[in-house]
Amino acid sequence: MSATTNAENLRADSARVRARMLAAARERIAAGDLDLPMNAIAKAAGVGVGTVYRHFPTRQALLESLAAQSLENLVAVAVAAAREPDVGSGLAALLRAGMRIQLSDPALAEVLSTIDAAGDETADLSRDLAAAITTLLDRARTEGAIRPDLTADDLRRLLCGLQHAVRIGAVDDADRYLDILLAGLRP
Amino acid sequence: MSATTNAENLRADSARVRARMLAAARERIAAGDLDLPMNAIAKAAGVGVGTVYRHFPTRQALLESLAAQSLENLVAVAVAAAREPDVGSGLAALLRAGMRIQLSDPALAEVLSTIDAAGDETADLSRDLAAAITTLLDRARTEGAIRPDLTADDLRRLLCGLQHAVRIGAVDDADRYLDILLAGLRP
DNA sequence: ACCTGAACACCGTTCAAGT
DNA sequence: ACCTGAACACCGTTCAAGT
Repeated sequence: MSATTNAENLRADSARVRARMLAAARERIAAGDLDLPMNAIAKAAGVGVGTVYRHFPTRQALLESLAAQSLENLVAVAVAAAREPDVGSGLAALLRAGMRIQLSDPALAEVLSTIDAAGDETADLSRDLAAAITTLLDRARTEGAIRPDLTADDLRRLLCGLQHAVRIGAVDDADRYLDILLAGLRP
Repeated sequence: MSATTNAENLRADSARVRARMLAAARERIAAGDLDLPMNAIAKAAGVGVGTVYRHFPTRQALLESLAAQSLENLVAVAVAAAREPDVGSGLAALLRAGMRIQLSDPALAEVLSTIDAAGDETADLSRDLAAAITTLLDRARTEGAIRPDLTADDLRRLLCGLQHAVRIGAVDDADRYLDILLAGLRP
């Protein structure tokens, strides 16, 4: 077999191993544990602990990989919201989706709250998210639909905060709390 | 010396040791670390690790002891706010103080967010806090100053959430965010 | 009674040795 | 090149032995 084939095999194997580690981490998170012990993940994925470190040099890197899909979903929602003809509906839809996705993926909730410490790929997505939100807020500001001083970063942080308020109690208060935030954002 | 004197000496010594452990824990928190490793606290306080466990059976118990003073301050503010003639001023003062005290004491921020898991003393203070807030909200509701469905627990959680929103970014956004929440609470 | 700290289990992290 | 897992440091927690 050629060198190329070998490299591809290695990459395929590496991808499989990576998927196994992420699955093991997700299992722990689903069980309510955001601890992500590297040794335990290695054992559950059937690899040496050094392999976990090779793929995910830090706990933050692992978290970001776990949250990547959810973050992409959120970016897509924000882009769509920025294009929504009714800017008020767009803003409401964005906040609702941001809450829903964070509640369904605790890794995203943590990544979204610590986005300043993000690696390259997460930082890229974060920029896309901020750009879409800025577009939406600019439109809303022009229409007089929101406080003039509100930035994309404000909206992200307030959404993270609201998620925290929901999470420390009953999840079915989410809609009421979103309503309170939306009302508070008006000028 | 009498048995009473001995008991008093023991108590005085115990209190001194307790204070030393709390001071050691506070030093770590002040250094930005909410980890509170029991072994490290024992070493810093010059006691055996078993003594730390005797005084604080769980990390939660230690956190609550660290936050007790701050929580008492918050309760006092809430009681005063409930008596404030201008109910709007009372509500604003309570939220501002809740934010300020949480920001100055990360242990309180965590205890306030996990108040359901509280021990007896913290639970007592929590009840006092809830009672004072309920009094304030009842008055505000009668005057039509707030949404009718808002409970004391909602206010606590929203305040915890807002603290989180502030903490993950610049602290000087606190006043703007409080303004947004206050606006959102109106009917 | 209260305190000490050794002891055990476990996790983070590195790195020499294997393939 | 990539992976393994032993090794070391550290933390949580218990409990037999001391005072």
